[in-house]
This record gives sequence, C-alpha cells and structure tokens, in this order.
Amino acid sequence: MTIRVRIAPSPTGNLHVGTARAALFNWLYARANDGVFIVRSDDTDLERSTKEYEEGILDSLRWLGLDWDEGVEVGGPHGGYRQSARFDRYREVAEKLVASGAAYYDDRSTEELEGARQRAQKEGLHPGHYIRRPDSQESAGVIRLSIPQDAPIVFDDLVRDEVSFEPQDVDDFVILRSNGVPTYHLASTVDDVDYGITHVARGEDLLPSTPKHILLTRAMGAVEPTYAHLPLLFGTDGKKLSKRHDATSLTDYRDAGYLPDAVFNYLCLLGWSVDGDTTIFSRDQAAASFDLADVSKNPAIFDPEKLKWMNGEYIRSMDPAIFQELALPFVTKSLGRPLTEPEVDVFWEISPLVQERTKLLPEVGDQVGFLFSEIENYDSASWQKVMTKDGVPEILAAAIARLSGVDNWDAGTLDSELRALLAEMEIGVGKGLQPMRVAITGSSISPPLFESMAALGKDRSLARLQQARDQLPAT
RNA sequence: GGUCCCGUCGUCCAGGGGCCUAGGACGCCGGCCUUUCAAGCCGGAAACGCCAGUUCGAAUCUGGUCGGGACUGCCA
Repeated sequence: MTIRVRIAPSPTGNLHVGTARAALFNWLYARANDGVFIVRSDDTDLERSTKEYEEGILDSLRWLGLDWDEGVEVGGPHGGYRQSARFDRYREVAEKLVASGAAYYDDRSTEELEGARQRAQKEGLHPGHYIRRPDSQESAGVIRLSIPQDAPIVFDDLVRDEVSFEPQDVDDFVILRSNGVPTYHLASTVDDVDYGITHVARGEDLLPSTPKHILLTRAMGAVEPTYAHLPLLFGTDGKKLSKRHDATSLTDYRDAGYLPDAVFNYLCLLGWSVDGDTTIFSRDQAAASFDLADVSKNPAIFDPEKLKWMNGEYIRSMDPAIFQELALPFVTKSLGRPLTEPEVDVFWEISPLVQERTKLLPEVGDQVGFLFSEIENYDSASWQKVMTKDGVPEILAAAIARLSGVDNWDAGTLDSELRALLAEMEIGVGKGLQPMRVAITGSSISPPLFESMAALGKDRSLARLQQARDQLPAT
C-alpha cells in the first residue's frame, strides 16, 4: 500500500513554524517510504482566507525545500485541493449521514444548549452528555454527528501508542453549520477519506479531536488513517509559541537571514534525531532514516540560539560563491544602495573572511560596511577602549609614514611591513594593530586588518589613518 | 472543573532492566591558538521531578503523587 500523507494549512496567515515542522515530518515520512506528499488548502474560513496567504505559505514550503506530489498548484487526481471548492461534497456527506441516522439536524439555540451544559455539569455528568439528539427534529439548524455510546474509541497512535476515549466524553459535535458551511472536522475528514490519506501526522493539539474524526470516518463507511500526534512547540518562555514574543512565521526567519537548510535541519531536531550523536544532517540523510514512530512524545522549546549557531555552521560550509550571492542583497540593504561594479569586486575579495564569522546574513552588511562608506562615527566603545591610550597618535603617524612608501599593497606586504614597524618601535603587535583597526574599520571588531586594508586600497587606507590621527590631540 | 497528553543537564536529542561513575549538541565557564571578533582545538560545571513497589539489580517496569501542557466553539 502506498503511503499517502498531507499537510493542510489554513491560508489565514503566514506559515507558522509549528505547521512547518508538521509539514516537514509528513514530507520526510513520505520520502522515507516512497509515499505521496499532498498539500491541500483548508480554506473553509472564507472570511479570513486569502489568496496571498496561500501563495505565501506555498512559497515558504518550497523555501524549506519541500516538494509535493499532489495538491495545490501541482494538481492531481482529486482536483484543485482547495476545500472552498468542495462545499457541495461536504454537504452531500452531511446529508447522507442524516439519512443513515448517523447524524441529525439540531436547531436548538446556543442559550438552550448552554443551560443544558450547566445543568449537566452540576449533576456531575460527563461534559459530552449535555448535547445529544433531541426528541423532536426539524430539518433545520446545524447537523451534528451522533456519537455511538456502545464502545470506547481506541486507536494506536504512532507516537503516543494506544490512546482511548470514552464515548460519553465526546459530544455530538457540529459537522455542518446552519449556513451550510462545513466545519473543520467535516471538511478535513471527508478530504482525508476522499484523497485516500493513510497517515495523519499533526500537532498534539488535535489529539482530543481525533475520536471525532475517527467516528466520522467510520460513519462514512471508511477506515480511519493511522494517526501520529506530534509534540507541540513552545517558545523560550516555556509557553506556546506566540506571535507576541517569538518569531513564529517562516518568513520571519527567511528575512532575518536564516538559511532554509539550517531551518530544516533545526526543525527536524525538535522531536526527532537521526541518532544520539548526529546534529548536522541533510534532507536526504533525514529522509533515509526518518520514522514517525521515532518521534518523541514531549513538547519541545524552540531555541533561537541553537538555530543561530546551526545557521553559522551552514554558512561556513557553504560554497563561497553561493555565500556571496546570498549575502550581497543584505549588503545592499544595509548600505541603502546597490554596490557599484568595482565595489562588488572588493566585496568578492573580502567575502571569504566574512563568511567565516557570520551567523546571520544581515551581519555581513555591518562587517563590510566600512569598505563602501566613509567613517562618520567611530564605535564609541571601541574608541574609548583603544584610541585614548598613550602612544596611539605616534603609532598612527608612524604607520602612515611607513605605508606611504609601500607599493605592493597586499595583505602579505602589509603584514610584514607593520610587524617590522612595531618591532622597531618596540610595541606589541596586539597593542599596535588595534588602533589601526579602529581607524580603518571604525570598530575594534572587524575582519582581519591586513586584508581589510588591502581591500580598501592604499589611498583610502592612508586617508583613514590620517583621519583618526587628526581626531587625536597633537603631541 | 472535566477529558486527554507529557515529565533525562538551562534547552534539544540519545539511552527502553545490568554496557549509565547517564552519551551528543546549543548555551555557559576556563584554557590553547591568535592582530580584534569569530571559527577551530582542549577541558569543566550541569539532569533521570518525588515516594513507594517489582527485581539480585530500575533512568528504564508498575502504582501513586507532584508539576507542566493541550482540548473543552456553528475557529482551525
């Protein structure tokens, strides 16, 4: 039997990291088992769903490196894979269920139901008890599924093992609203049946809805899929990932300069691992050993620090040419203008050194900014720490004098010239070079000095040494 | 309140009766390297929630307890 799995985002916002991880696990499971991965759009909420969100979500999925065999935009044997186009089908199912006696119309008011609920609670009855088939029935109102009370609902969850619910704890839930619009439970279940979904891997928040979905599926005369309820993702505060405190959408991470490979790798680690030792791995490696049954049961806290570290790992192991291509837009952004042709060459020259010390792409702009714009303000902490020391004016003046005569303006020559100079002056290399670094780059933290000067060029380097010298008191 | 789920370093993951004086990763601390910052290398602190029980032996099995979470809509 071919494994068929799906991810069914609602296009009411950007792709949430929790949904992204669920998508990733489904994709992995399909790829690990030569299965079919389906993307469908759960857009039953006509008010909040938009085409833009749908496109954004699909873009995010593709950005993550996921591809789908059937679904929205790629098509397949089941049409467009959008729930909004299938309302007739859902209504048809709901009415069939009424005809077969598995479901019923209910036109009681919410107040009426609320009163029943409170009375039931007072009597210590199970919450599910308060909503049951009324005696008199009109073909109006909502349609509810009637929960058979004869046996517990038991299922083998791939990650939770055996889970069971008592029927009296499940209420007769609404499947079709009074306005004819299906609820999530109906639409999702009908789609899973119609599309031949074999495994449903989704967030643990849906575990309490699972008995409803199973009963609905059985009422339709079908066999329920195998379920796998994934542990939830929390923010660093130990609470559910919230838009208020955390970056929750994948686009946030893309814009912040994270690499899709790193995000993919990191998300895999939240609830799963290749083995006890491997931390960095590719999509293929993950797909080769992935199994839903190996997913952990406990919720995971999303740790941005570790993601950042991992992003640095991926940046460092990246082909330098690709790094430049990816980093360039961030340089442009931080500079506020595009680089000129010669400037791009300069960037090329320095970029391997920047690559080693970058964790997030936008940092590149800060690191190379000194090459493309003049220094107007020195980093104040750096100036304070380095430039106010005794002997700094002399060091700068001596460096200017010495370097004026240098013709081969490359890192190697600068290295030997400046070391020789500092030796003559009997000044430590560390102490002597730092003032020049601040003069050249504006900060005590920068790419390597000699390479930076080489990239800047002789005239501009000397001018900057002079500029800094001029801001220091004369001696 | 009710139903259900979960409980190994601060965090993620490994370990599923003896191989555990509990392993790896991030972070943290210290050192080396070094022109700064990173990176790299070396080292360190750091956890089986608690109580019983089963057993020759429990992080691993059972019960209880405590803690955390999800759900409890004509949202999805």
